[in-house]
Amino acid sequence: MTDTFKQHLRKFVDIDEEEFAEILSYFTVLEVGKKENLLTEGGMCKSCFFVLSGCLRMFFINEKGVEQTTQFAIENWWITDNMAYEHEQPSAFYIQAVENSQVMILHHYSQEELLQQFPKMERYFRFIYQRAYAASQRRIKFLYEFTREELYHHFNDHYPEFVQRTPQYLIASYLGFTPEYLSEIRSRVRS
Amino acid sequence: MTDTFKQHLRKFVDIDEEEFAEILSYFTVLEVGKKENLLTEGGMCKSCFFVLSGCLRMFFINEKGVEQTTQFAIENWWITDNMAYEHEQPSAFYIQAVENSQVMILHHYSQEELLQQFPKMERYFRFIYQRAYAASQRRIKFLYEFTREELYHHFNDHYPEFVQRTPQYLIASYLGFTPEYLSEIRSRVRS
DNA sequence: CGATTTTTTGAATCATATCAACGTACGTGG
DNA sequence: CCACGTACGTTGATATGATTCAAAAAATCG
Repeated sequence: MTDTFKQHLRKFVDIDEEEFAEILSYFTVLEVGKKENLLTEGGMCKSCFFVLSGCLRMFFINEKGVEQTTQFAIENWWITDNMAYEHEQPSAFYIQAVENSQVMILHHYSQEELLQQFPKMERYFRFIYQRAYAASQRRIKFLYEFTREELYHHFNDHYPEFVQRTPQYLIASYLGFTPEYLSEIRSRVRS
Repeated sequence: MTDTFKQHLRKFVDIDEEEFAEILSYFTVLEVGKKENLLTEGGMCKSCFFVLSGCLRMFFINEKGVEQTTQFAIENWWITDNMAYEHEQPSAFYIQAVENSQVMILHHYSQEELLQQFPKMERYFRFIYQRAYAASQRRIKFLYEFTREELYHHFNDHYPEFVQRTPQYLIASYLGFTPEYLSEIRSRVRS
């Protein structure tokens, strides 16, 4: 199952079998069940998570006690609270499995060693963060550009399978509005 | 004036004088006047910009013809449309000087050469993007967590000098609401 | 099948936008 | 260095997108 990761890595850097085996040794593989937490708000954030299969989400609980989802991570995506990870501080978020998932865990100190041993991985992570940042910039643009309803249509058009397989209240949470309002939007489309 | 950049670089990687001189040769230094554009929506995005002094902003023009600012960059920050830069595609944004500014320009092909010659710089940019991504994640959290009014107070509390020296309509644009509403918020504070 | 979770509906309310008009400040040319 | 014009900021009335709350309907799970 770590083959997923090998394919993915090789899109960015040249890695032979031997190297890959060594690189793998810096990671831990973990199965997480639906609704299980990998990280809790206030807990120390000492790892990043790479999704081999399934789906994770990141959320926080706002002052009204409502869960606000800020990110999903599906196959081939990394997820963590990077601010907390970088400074080894308590996290501002929860990370939870949306479905039963397989995850690779990279501890902060393992990452440091990995980067020392394999300068290639420095390059790999540079790509990853650059890409993640680029996606984030565009996402912020959408948040400013679109009404909530437009956000929904946009998301639905770009990730129809994902919208299919994920409960609506999570989609609403990710898009930053209430499930009731999503229901209203959908009823407008139907009629 | 490129000393600013040297100090900054040295926070992340060890660079001696000789190396720094060589690294510098990959960059171009440019003075931009207030309101001058460094990048235009639809134009090819072939460079990143590092701010030595002054202030830049990134914005797009929404369907109503209103400028929406999505980012500011002050001293020691990089700014570009990373999605467009990575894929050498037309930009979705404008980048404009808010004040007279000094900027270092790194062309995409120069960056590639630079990274080949100086693996250290791979590490440097990995840090930069990681940090930028982390900041972006937190920003998205704030966008979900706070009302527009709270966003203003938060921004005002964290960057009071910046709010002082920047026209209100740009602050409003960055926070995603109208100048009229900002006026209303301020009048509430006053009373 | 019943119990729990998720989605839908509708009415009242709130945060923020819009538009228009007026006041203020500021920079540029004389 | 002043005056004028344009850009910026404020105010108030009205409109709109989205939330809240309560309750019913539908879907899912053990």
